[in-house]
Amino acid sequence: MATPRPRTQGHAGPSMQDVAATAGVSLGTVSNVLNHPAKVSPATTQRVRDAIAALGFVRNDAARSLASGSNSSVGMVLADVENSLFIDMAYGAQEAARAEGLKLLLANAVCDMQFQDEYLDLFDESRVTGVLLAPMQDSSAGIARMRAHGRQIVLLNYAPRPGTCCSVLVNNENVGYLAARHLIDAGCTRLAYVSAHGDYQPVQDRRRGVRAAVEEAGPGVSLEEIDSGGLTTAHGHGTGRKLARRSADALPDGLVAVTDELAVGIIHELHTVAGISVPGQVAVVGCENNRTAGSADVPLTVVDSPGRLMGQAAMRLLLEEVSAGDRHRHATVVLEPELVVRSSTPR
Amino acid sequence: MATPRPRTQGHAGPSMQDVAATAGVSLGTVSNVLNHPAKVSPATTQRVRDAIAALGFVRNDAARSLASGSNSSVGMVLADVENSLFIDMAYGAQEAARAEGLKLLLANAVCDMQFQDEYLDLFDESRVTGVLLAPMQDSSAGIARMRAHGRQIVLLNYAPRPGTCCSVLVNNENVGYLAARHLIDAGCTRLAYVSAHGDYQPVQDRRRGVRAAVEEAGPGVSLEEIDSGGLTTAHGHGTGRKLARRSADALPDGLVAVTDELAVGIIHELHTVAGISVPGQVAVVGCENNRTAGSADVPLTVVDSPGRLMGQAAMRLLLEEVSAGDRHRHATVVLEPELVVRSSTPR
DNA sequence: CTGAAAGCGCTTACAG
DNA sequence: CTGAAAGCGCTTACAG
Repeated sequence: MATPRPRTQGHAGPSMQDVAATAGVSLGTVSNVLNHPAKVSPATTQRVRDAIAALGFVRNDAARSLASGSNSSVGMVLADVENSLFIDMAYGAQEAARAEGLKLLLANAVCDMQFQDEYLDLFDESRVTGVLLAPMQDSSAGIARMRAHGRQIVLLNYAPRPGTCCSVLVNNENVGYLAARHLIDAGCTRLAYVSAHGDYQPVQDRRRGVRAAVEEAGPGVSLEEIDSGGLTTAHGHGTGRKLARRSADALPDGLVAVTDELAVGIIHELHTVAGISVPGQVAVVGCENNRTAGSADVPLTVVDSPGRLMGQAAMRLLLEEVSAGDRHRHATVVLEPELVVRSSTPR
Repeated sequence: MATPRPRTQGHAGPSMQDVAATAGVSLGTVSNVLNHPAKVSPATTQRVRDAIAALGFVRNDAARSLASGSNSSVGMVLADVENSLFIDMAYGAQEAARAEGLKLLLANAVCDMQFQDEYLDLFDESRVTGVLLAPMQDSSAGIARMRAHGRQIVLLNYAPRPGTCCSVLVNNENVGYLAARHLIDAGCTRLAYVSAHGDYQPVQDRRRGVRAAVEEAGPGVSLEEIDSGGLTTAHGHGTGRKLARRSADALPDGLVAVTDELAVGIIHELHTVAGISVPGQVAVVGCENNRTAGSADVPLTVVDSPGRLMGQAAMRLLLEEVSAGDRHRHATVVLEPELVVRSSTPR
């Protein structure tokens, strides 16, 4: 119980060896107290715990994972921490990780592929239990790199090349379909789909769904596709201003914006600036349910993706893959979106 | 250049030993190629690089930091990833970290002290170069634990107990002052400060600033303090509804909301639901400049905190502390906020 | 239930 | 510029 003098050498803290000496037991016993408590007698356990407390001992995780060959963290690389869907996914993943005693480490790629690759490599070198990746662009190269190193990786919100890895997706075609369908049901006949080019998959998927709903509705309903030049609120403002200049009969009466930011920007210009009533003259649906969507100029009707469930599902797939080893078969989980009606569409 | 058969044993990848064997050099030389390239001849370097590529060798970071005693990551624990100020801080910290060749690992405590403590411990056990903590409550215990273990920690957006550690703060008193002062300058005479109890420091600091501005203005200006029971949009809605029931002359004409969410909720109820014009009848200022603030029912006038600069400053303080060793003296960096006028206040 | 020993995969002096 | 050796701090059989 005597407090031994702390190691003076640098700021290397006390080691398990020091704990063992203080407690008067062997190194292995200290390790057992920490990792296999059932193997140690209560009395010994207590002596060791006291020594740990007295010394302020902190396990060295590097030594631990080096010796054990395992690691209690999962790394998650997010293309964009500002997107609330991504935050929800991180939250769900964290819940599922904790349920297994694992920690979730986050890295923000700030929409930059170089950052994304660097963080993938960092997690790779850290020998994390596995990696979750929610990208905004094709990331086949990075995925292949991880897998070539034997590291498990699960993709979120972006379909991998078939058979490359596990993934959790939203049925984005249905996102587009539900959005357009809702407008059509509300009586809109001149729809527009506002989106931009680029390789962000959801854009294309949602477009297909929008088209499907319009075709299904028959000749009474038309579809215009508008290129906003980008996916942000600023691009929405630009698009909104252009639309506001049109004559009333050239204006779409129902608008599906591929991102909520686009929708919010458009509504601001149309409704607040130009006085074109939303949803009176133009109804607008967003495709994401961002945090901002509910508190916009006109609270936005959206098609919601279940981010938290996606995160949970991804973590479960990852852990299954890790434990299955060679028996593993890649799986894709597709979750369904849901319409959330607010004020930017009739009713 | 011959591709040797990959190790079949488990999924332990090739080691530096394997690389050395393939390249026909010794282990130390491989290490030098990786860590001290100048010490190795170009020809040898190339042979080693080829071997690394051929084998798909990935450094084992655990072994690396165990052997070297250092670690190239900084851990950052955020109380709430959904708060855009915190995201900005993370962004700034990441920039500053990269400038020094360090990676920033993020952990989201989801406003839960238990999570926060667990992640602090995780980073502690990982022997990260240092820790950045942006808490929402008093975290003295966790800070003391880190420091007792010799781990450097810098606090963001929350003042530590004096002399406990370095910190980067916003002058939150000035946040309150600027907000109130702006309202007074705009002609408001019946101010209210909407906030809630709890130990989130900015709430108290901003209150002091609001009071100071009102006192400075003299007897013509009054201040009411309203307890919203919490800091979220929902609490704002509740508060807004209560205010809307008041007679017109009992209504404050200028409102400082301690969080943007509160402000947005209040404005929604007042302006959009009850038809009480903002800023016509009631002017509203938020204290944070969240992402949502600009795209609210009425774009919100706010006092902005320089999150990115705060993150950069914190990372610099941390790295200074790490390199200074015993010569280090704790420092507090206080950055000044700035008024951003939008539509929720006159002009 | 306890202890002595080997080994995880690197880095770092140190000698050549 | 290169190579052999020690050691970082643990975990894990293995023998007692």
